[in-house]
Amino acid sequence: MAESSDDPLRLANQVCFPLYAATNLLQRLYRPLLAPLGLTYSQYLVMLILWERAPVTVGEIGSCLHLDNGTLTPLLKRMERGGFITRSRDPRDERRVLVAPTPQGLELRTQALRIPEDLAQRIALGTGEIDTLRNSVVSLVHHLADDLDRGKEGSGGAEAR
Amino acid sequence: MAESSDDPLRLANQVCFPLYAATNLLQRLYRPLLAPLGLTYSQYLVMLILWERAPVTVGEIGSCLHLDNGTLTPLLKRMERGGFITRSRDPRDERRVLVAPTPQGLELRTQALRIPEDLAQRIALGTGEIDTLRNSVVSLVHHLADDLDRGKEGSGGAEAR
DNA sequence: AGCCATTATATGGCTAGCAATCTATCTAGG
DNA sequence: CCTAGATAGATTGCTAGCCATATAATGGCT
Repeated sequence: MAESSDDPLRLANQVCFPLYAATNLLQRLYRPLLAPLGLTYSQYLVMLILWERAPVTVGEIGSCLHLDNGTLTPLLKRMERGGFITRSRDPRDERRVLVAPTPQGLELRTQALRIPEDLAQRIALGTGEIDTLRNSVVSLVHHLADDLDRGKEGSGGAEAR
Repeated sequence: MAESSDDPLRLANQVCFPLYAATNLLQRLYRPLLAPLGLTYSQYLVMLILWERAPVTVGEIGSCLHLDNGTLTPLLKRMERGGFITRSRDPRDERRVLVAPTPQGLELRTQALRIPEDLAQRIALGTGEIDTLRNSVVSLVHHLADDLDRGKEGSGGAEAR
């Protein structure tokens, strides 16, 4: 089996698979913590943005979270139905939709404060490890986002091979 | 804003969000590489298992990939329709379904060999960095999987291999 | 043999995610 | 003005992912 430890198609040698698995598992872990608030994980991410600054446009949310607006439009509609946010056309530019938290959405923040603690306990990694991990993944995200943006824009783009 | 850099609800301080974003971006990156083979990313992961060993049961795939069988059943049916795999009841135990690659599914492996290389270029991290990253995420996955299993069983259910 | 708890997979109903396409609005150039 | 291109969101159609539940087969116990 000299080959199997180098085999690039071996599941155990994949880099992306652990990221994929961790993300699925994390969402499962978040689910019961967020259910009492009535939010899913993606909706929680949207609230994190709105608690920092509002109103924001759909496009701004999309570029913060690296999500497509085919994903966001229905997601935001569900959040509006749930009474967490309002959506309204920007009077300055009717193409834009401004998203802002409702009073109920703002209050949720207090309940949300315990979530990062609860989670940190279950992740059970040391703070240093977590920081290292976050840093490497953040830099990966930047690489990937740049790469994908380049691919999208590049009419005259370098096609690298 | 002395507070904002400690604020546990600040998007930039989240650990899980970068994992989530990286996973979405990676799937977008994989999509055009896998499309010529007719596979999605999850289907590719299933093929990685089947190229290593076959036949396997649905449950074994689920515990390798940390996926639920409510996810796998329809996914495997699509792969069967696509001609990549066969699904058949185990004659020894009719509850089980054995999954194995078709000849076409086996041949795909040759084309798949270039995918990890293509990807490595675009991820553009040094090998050392990648190893570090993989190791931390793998250990995170173990923590999370154990944690979730413990919550599910409640009493002593020995499992795993 | 017959029943019961367990195990393996399947189904239904929901949310999410993406690519491709469409619609409405805005901005420039004439 | 008015039309051409660009921009912001919405829509469509697909795959994937989860939970809760249902069905079917197995094994043990009496």
